[in-house]
Amino acid sequence: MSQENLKSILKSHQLRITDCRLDVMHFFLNEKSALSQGDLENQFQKYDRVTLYRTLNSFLDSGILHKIPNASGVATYGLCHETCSPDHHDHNHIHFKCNNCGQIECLDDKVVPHVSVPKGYEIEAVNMIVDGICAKCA
Amino acid sequence: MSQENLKSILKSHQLRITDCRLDVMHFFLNEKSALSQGDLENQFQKYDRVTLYRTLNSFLDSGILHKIPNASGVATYGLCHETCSPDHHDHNHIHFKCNNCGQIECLDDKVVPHVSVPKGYEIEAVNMIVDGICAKCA
DNA sequence: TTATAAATGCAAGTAAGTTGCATAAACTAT
DNA sequence: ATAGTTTATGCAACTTACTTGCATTTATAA
Repeated sequence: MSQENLKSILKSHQLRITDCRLDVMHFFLNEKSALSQGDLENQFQKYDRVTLYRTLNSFLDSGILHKIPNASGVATYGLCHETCSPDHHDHNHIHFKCNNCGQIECLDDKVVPHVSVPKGYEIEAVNMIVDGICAKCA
Repeated sequence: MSQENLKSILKSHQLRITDCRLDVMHFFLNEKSALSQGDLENQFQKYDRVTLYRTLNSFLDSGILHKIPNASGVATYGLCHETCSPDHHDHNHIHFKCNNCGQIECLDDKVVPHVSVPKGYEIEAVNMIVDGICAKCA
């Protein structure tokens, strides 16, 4: 994706265009897998930890990224669909975590199956995390 | 559940019977919702943080508890089914997190629907976390 | 180009998770 | 019941992730 495209994404989310934001977004688009703040710190030592932290938060708030639930205790983030907005997130895809390489992927084309909950419960969002072995490691 | 029943659960998992373990197990059985280490620290100030941490870990290792994935970054734990063993966990039920009261419940009678992954991927475990409003808060 | 608003870096703090070690308690086999 | 062995506990200390305040720098809009 061109630098101009990246800038327009930031603009469309009312975010100022800065080097850090462009680099982080570029990294997410290239990696395709979910990333943690630690991953960004390793990749971009020229930026302060706090700047990366706030970059992730601004991307979360504006709907560019979503947080992926996991049991490890380290927050990981993935790119949102274009259909997401700050108010409405649309993440009915499946997250796959490889138990071998540790990578977390968004399986965008796999839709979360319909789920039923007990009477009186209201569903606002559904997250599905599949653990196993990815195609690269199999 | 009687104190004797609690003790037999510990024994069947090759765990020594201690006050802390009995209290923690009793708390889980009563609460029914998922709990974090912090919840235990608040409830049992007479036990050290580390003791509670190790109690949770021994319960995890022996298959009494399972870890529930979530986006908050704080690990939460829920009781396993009786069909779980240290080697084999059987958690095809749904976890429900209420966005109002924050409680995480195991919906034991709701089975996770079948899911398909791309070719070459192997599934080892499936976790489903539903966010919404629980019956109490609706 | 200047004024304004926001992002950055640094320092510092909070909280969760973890390990080592001495002491205390639980279990096993007399 | 008791002595010996194994395991659990409490304390101190450490690592890592996350978070906030503030002064400075940078991006944007008038």
